[in-house]
Amino acid sequence: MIDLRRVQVLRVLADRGTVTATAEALHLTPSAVSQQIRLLADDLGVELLERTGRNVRLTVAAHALLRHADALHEQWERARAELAVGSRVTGTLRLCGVSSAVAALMAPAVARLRRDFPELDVHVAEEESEDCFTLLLAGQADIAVVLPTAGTPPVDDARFDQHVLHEDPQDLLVWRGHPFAEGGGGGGGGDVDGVRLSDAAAENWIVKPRHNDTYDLLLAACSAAGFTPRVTHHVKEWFAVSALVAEGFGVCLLPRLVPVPGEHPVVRVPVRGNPRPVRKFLCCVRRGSGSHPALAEGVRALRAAVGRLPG
Amino acid sequence: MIDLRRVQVLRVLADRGTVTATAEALHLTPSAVSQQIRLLADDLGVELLERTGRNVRLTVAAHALLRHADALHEQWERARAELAVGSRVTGTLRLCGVSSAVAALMAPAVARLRRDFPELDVHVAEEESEDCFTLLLAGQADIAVVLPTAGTPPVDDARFDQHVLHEDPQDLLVWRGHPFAEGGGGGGGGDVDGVRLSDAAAENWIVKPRHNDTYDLLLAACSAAGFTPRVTHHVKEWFAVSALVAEGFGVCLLPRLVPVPGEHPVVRVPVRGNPRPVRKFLCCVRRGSGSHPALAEGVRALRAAVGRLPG
DNA sequence: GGTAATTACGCGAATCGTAATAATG
DNA sequence: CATTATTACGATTCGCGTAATTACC
Repeated sequence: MIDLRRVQVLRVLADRGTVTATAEALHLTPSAVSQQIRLLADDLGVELLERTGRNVRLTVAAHALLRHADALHEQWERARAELAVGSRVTGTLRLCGVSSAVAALMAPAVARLRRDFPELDVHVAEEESEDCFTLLLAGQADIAVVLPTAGTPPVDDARFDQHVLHEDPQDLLVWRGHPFAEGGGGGGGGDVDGVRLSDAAAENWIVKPRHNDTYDLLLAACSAAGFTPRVTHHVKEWFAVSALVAEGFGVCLLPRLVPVPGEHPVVRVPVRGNPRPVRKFLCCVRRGSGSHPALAEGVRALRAAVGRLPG
Repeated sequence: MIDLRRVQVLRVLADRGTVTATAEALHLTPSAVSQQIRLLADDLGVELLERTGRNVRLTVAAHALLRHADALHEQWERARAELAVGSRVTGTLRLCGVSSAVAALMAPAVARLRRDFPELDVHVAEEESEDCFTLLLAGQADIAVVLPTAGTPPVDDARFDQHVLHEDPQDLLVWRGHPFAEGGGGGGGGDVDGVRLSDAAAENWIVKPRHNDTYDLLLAACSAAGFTPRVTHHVKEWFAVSALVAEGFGVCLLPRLVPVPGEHPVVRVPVRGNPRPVRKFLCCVRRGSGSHPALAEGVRALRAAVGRLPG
């Protein structure tokens, strides 16, 4: 009869690309995934996969099926949400997000949720943005707070609802004693209202490695400001970045949400200019699920956490 | 995760009204039905059934779920149909219908289908109109040819697509020698163009028992013609009806699709007037499934059978 | 040789049926 | 007392995992 569980496997397969990765995402073995897809294909009487090299590729029939699957899942989510409206907020709510979102937004949001809805048990997982969408798709997470990248779905993807949760401005992090750090009516270029990025064109830059959203953000911002930064150090962890800045090896762009250890003699200097370098946190749910009470309260708590941010 | 099989059980339960009847329709035991509904309710976190006497009644939440279920199933049927378009007509096609539809329409239609599409194996089942819809709903039949009654769903029911396949006129069946049987320019009320029903107001009527579509049809037609028929005999089978007519015990309204044994000395006289008494055969499928190649060919074959009817 | 996908087969869990229980008309 | 629904428990089926096979890079 009607069995959407198998369609769900195909859906994740379309997201991940390989049977092995799909099995991983669904906590299954490649064998199970292969069998489910085969049974679905037999049931529908069409081929869904064709081998290409040692991988598989979805047929046009599979893609046609997926278009319908998106609509079906949306409808299903709406049904679930509508049924739950009015009843008490209970059950399980699973959040996932990138590290800075977990630390700065989810932690306080979850604290609030646990206080306001003791019957709701909330789970949090830190994952990369791309993986967050896979978790949503696989039904293993309900709300994701991510940063849009080339690997994340477009805003109008039929599988998700995405909206901007927070715009996180980037500060210029300099060592204590740096000209920019002398705020107020001081001499150099420093200013309480911030410095222009172009004023820092001559600095040495410390960055997180490539394929990191802040790396791309720096390049884009500097490009808009009319220069290419001289990148001298690549470091993975923010506390290591700020340590290097403290020692005067260079400056960096630091998201305001990211805290710096108190013992590091560094100064945050706001960046002004147009466009100001910001990274936008997106709040994402499976399309249609947003009106579910538990999810709605989760999103509300995240918004409240944004509202209670300092500054 | 997503499991529409349980929703399907609820759907049939809504159609049949009791757990026992649902189990019957799905070829299950009441135990299985009860358990599936319970699991579904637990999964959704809402009550779906409440006991009323020794039966059950669907809650408002259950009805809300069913509204979505109708849309989900339509979408699913559309997906299945779209995927099958273009590929060869194969698989299984299950027809059901009332007896006269089976005899006069389905038999020739199936013959044609078996000739044109040898890969398609076609099954036929004779069922009452109400049961035909249950078969469609339960996924145990694909096309139904029925007569609309008080117990069948309204035309705009979201679960089905219904359209008029054939209008079956009713003839007046009289014994040989009856005044109406003297066609041409004869004496009484007889006429090649038929007689008015009101001309037969004084006759004795033989009918199939109450709760039969032809019984209701007769009463409605006579009411429109301005009289109430004097019903003298109730008989179940048409051949027995015509036998009584042949013996001169009375007349009857006989659907043109129903054949009479050749040895019975009776005459069919067309009925004219406005509105002419006709019964309308409906061709019904699950909503959204109509564009599936096998179903489309089935419907086409039925239409062809209608076109090849005598007269 | 390492990786990806698909089989073949044995095991475990989900689901169904039987039987007993409760409640209604 | 017959009918309807639910629960408990044993049985069957379906689906997953392990392992072997094939194909590809």
